Amino acid sequence: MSSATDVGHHAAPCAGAAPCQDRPITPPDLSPDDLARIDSIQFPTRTIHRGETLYRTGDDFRSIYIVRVGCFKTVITHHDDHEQVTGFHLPGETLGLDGICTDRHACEAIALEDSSVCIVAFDLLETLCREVRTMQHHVHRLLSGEIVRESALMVMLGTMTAEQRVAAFLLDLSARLAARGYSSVEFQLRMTREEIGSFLGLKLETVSRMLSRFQKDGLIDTRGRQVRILDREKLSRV
Amino acid sequence: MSSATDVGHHAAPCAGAAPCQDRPITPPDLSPDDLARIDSIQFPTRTIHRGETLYRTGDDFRSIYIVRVGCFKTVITHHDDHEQVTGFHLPGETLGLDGICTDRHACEAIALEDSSVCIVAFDLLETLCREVRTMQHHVHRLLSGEIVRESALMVMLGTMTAEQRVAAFLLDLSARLAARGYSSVEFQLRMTREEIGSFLGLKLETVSRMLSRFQKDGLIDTRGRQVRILDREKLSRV
DNA sequence: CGGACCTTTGAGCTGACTCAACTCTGGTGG
DNA sequence: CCACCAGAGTTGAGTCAGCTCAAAGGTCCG
Repeated sequence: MSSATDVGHHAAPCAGAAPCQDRPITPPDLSPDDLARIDSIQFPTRTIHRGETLYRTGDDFRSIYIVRVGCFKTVITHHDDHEQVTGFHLPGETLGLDGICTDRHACEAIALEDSSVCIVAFDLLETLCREVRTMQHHVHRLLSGEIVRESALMVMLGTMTAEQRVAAFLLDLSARLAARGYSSVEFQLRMTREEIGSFLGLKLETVSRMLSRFQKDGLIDTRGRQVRILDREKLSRV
Repeated sequence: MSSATDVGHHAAPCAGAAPCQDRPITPPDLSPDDLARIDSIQFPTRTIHRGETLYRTGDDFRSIYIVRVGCFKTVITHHDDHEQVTGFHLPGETLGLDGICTDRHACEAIALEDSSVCIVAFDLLETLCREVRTMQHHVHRLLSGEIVRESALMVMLGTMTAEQRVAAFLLDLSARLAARGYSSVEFQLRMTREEIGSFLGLKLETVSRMLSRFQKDGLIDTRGRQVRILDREKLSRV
């Protein structure tokens, strides 16, 4: 298992963690033949430094990306200046699915720390999906999963209080880190309070106040961007 | 073109309107061979009366549905009782994509008026997508389009005032009706103020107040659920 | 060690909510 | 044909969660 320090930097997935390095989008339960077929493909990678963008709104859509290392935010720009964060993307997660429908990216993806992605050319992926049924279904699940996740977010934005949103945000992050082999208890936020607020439909001061409240009530321990979850039970019942 | 009365009841799409009846999910630009292949399939239909459900949360996922006639809402049930509307679905639009990722439906679809859907068995669709490349891409676009639409909704819920949300809701509905060959100027809301509010993250009183305000300011003309858009320009600049 | 950026905390304000009363509409039955 | 009723919609008055504005720490990095 990773040490707390490593985990905080998203640098060391557990041994045996989910696909990432060389098999970015391999579905589970693949037949040996199909596995060989997919393993034979070399997916290129790309490094994006903190603050740099992976793609911008309106860019031609050619490929989707799997985060290997690091962390991204996706942002929609409104009326020229005002921008809203629509998601955060951790290692193992997918970026760029929004581009399929119009052949142009509908948002901008920005690295929150020095990061690396695996590039999956979309026409190659479509070919693969026509040849390998398991792969096809895997991609359909991926897309559908994104839809379900966004529906859940809409419910959050539509019904929850500021306190509930921040709690839900921490728990969601924790669960996603756990799914990728990182610690679900202690981690480092890679985003600012303002970015969290933008994502949750809150102002940065409100996010800060809620974190302070959780701290005071003994639900979490925070020091800047370092977060330790002390009472998951209470946090989920906020 | 349809008369205003017909339009109000969603009963008469224009001649030449988007696919609906016998070719529920036919992509554009299909080769004659592929068109013949897809045309040979008989998709079953199903009638759902007002207030009845097409599928419920947790139901086995077998197929997706294309609305032929009528109107649906999709609802997520939270903590047993509290429920939130996650979307409205007009003729020609798709229902059930949320079920792919877990093989179970993640929400409930309820008819807002007597309606009819076309049933597309998902394994058949996947087979078709493996055989017909154009169809495959069409389905990918469909899924991606849903993701983009939901992102836009998240931005709305995260940043807009009550007034802006209601205005955006009316304009969105208008545009979608237009896309299916109905009037974009005058139409009948099939949902209650409460359902609109649930969808927009507002209370029914607030929705009602905003509609009254638009009426007073001469942006729209409403009489119960009948809506006529008088000043689209101003409405979009609210 | 200086400066830019991020974070915390306080004080007052306001848009949307809550609660409540009243009206309108469509359907039902006497 | 009208009376009635239940569900839907409108409108008003008061409240409060989250926003705005402001000022004081913290932290990171050159």
